[in-house]
Amino acid sequence: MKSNSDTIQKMSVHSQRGQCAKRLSILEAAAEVFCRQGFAGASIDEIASAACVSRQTVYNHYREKDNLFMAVVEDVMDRANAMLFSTLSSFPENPESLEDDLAAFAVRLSHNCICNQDGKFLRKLVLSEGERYPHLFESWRQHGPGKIGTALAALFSRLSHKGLLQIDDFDVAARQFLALVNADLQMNTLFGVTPTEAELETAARNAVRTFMRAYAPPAV
Amino acid sequence: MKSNSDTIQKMSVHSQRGQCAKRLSILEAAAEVFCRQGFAGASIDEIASAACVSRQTVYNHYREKDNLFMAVVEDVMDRANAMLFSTLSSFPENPESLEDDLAAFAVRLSHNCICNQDGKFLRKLVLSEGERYPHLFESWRQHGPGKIGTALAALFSRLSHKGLLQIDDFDVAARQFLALVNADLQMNTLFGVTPTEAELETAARNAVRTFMRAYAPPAV
DNA sequence: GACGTTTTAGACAATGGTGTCTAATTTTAC
DNA sequence: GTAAAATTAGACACCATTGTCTAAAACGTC
Repeated sequence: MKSNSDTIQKMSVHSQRGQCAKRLSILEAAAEVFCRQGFAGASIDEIASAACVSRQTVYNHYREKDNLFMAVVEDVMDRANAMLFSTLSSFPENPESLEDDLAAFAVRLSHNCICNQDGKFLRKLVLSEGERYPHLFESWRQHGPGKIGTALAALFSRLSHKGLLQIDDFDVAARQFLALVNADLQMNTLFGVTPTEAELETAARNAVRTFMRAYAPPAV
Repeated sequence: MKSNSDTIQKMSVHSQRGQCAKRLSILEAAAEVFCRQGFAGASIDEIASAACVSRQTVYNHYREKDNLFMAVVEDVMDRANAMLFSTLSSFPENPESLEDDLAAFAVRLSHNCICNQDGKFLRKLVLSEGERYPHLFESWRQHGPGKIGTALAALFSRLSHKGLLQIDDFDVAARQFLALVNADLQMNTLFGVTPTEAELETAARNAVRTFMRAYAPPAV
């Protein structure tokens, strides 16, 4: 395949590159198919051909369908969590214009965590297969959505102590911020429509305006 | 086939009572199974035994699985829409205490339309089977969630003209109201946990407080 | 080039589901 | 009570899927 090459460092690792590529290809294809068809509706054959791989290879890597499904879910959850906290770290702690910066942050949040493929996948899978695999999504709930609330709350608390906001309950404010950001997008996300960038910005601006009206300190 | 319809017309309504009961029983059982297992994961056998009916009877009433599924979805959508507009009609148009009355309304909305069995079913099914049956959910989207927005907007508009609220964009305010009501419940609904009445009330109160802070007219 | 590993296509049994058919039984209408 | 209609259990063909197995081919490494 890629016998051409640049600096090859370690043979042992190199040998795994082919395997690793296949693994990733399978994981990716499986995610797409599971997301579209659900667990029961997805067939290994479809996943294999979507991954350009023989069925047997799928079985070689992931013993059985259940196992593959769990690997896919964990993979997507890890990516989603990483993206979530990466986006969280771009929260405007020293804002120039609080309203503008919060809106931009809201756009990033929608774009990177809610409206992307992983976000769609997780909403769909948690809802449709959550009851069948309680333990699987439980850890994600605690480390993902569970933590974003407290993390955002802490960030709002800092803004509040700086006098930029006037918030009594930080946890509630954090949840409300997230809810407001989603307010205009929920119909889209529910029906699987990906909103345009312009829609994202409008939604973010509406959300932040209302949030600020509710939580801005009294004008000087 | 044809002779069947002749005789059915000839028969009085009484004979349909038994049939009708079976139909409803099947519909109910199918809703439960489809909701739990998804379309692909649900089997006619399971539905039949959940309905205490033979498999053949299911096929007699609803030719095929697809057909049964669509009937179930339409049934649930009708119920959900009826409940939605019934709840909407209890909107406080002449509130004693706007905050209290709005909160009570929010509780009714959560309780009757969002956290009940039909709400759960629709969220799950729209998300998991929406792409497979676009036309099926499209009409619901327009007549249900699509209309609740405009209806709520109209109601807020009246409150605004009475001077009880100060809203610039009624549609946005309506969506935000709904979003705020859901803010504290989203985690629960996503994971299929039914919130307690106390949680509903707290969520409603938080939502309305923020909504009022953002949209209450300046104090006299 | 030789070797071990991985991948592949295809056959395969086992399973479980759909939808049909039949013949017997129960329910309902009059 | 009788006749028509509905329901039932069971058998059935058919199909899709899972997971295993095999022998051949491709690949990477030395």
